Amino acid sequence: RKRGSPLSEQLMDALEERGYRDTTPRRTVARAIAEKERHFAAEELREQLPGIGRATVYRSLKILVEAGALCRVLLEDGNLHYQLSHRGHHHHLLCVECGASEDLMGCDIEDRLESVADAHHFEVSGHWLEVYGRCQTCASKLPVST
Amino acid sequence: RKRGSPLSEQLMDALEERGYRDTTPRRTVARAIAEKERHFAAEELREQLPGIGRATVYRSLKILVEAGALCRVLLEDGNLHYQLSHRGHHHHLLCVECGASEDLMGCDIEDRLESVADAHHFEVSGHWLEVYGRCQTCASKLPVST
DNA sequence: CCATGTTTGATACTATGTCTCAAATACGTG
DNA sequence: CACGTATTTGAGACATAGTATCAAACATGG
Repeated sequence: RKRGSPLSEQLMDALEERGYRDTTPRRTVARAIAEKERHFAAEELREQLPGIGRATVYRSLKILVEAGALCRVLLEDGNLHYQLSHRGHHHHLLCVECGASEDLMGCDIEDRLESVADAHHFEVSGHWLEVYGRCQTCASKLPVST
Repeated sequence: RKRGSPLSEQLMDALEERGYRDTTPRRTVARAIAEKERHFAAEELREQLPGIGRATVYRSLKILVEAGALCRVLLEDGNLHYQLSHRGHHHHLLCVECGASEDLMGCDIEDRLESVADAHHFEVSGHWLEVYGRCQTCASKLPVST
């Protein structure tokens, strides 16, 4: 069976851990995702894999997200993209200029949320947070742009 | 010209402030939105207005969001809904049981974000935050469910 | 290498938008 | 009020993002 990069193997492992079978289409999808250096749209991925059925691509994305190997990223324009996940709960600092994304972990935002929600007698079960702006690289390129 | 509720007049005012014309289709859309007590899907609104063209409904939603009279709400399942906005920057506490939504304002989450992002040398320009859970009412109905 | 349960992919359908363009309409001005 | 113009509408086509169905193909364990 054709092997992929360590990264794509990782994706396959995440699926097998969950009882999903090791199939050729899923390997192809995993390999394509492993090569992505940025978050990507579902349709963009599908276009790169003409040999794979639409449903299979979307299904693979779905189960990879469920397995925690991929995460969904909400762009500022409202579009949903996908991105390799470094596991665990985290948020993204999304650069609106170059599309890079840094992970935000181990911050105390969740605690803050809890206490604010408490004041509303609201029982928090989850949240979604995305932060938009410019990464260090882009910020230094155009120091004081509009 | 047919008048609407104070709320729908408010929506129309928001549009006129921005130079949009006062048209019958837009009034119809505004009136339908004003009657909503919960966040709603775009298609749900369109179905209630068979006399109005698809494009007009979506266009109206878009300009109302731009005008700040409506806000977009990301549900936990990934669906995007719309909701009357009480203006100004705020976040939502979304009850996953009854669909109610409370506004979260004047909290210091943004400050926190700034300082965490600073540590990453990231220049924050915006963010999106939704909080999911159970509102006071639902929490008291089913104290320790699941 | 067989049986079985999973997976695939074609196709259709829903939701959410966007774009185009001719026809309709609002609104300022005379 | 009536007119001219610029905006708006709505039909329809198109794009993205999914989901559902179901027969055929396939992976895996025995």
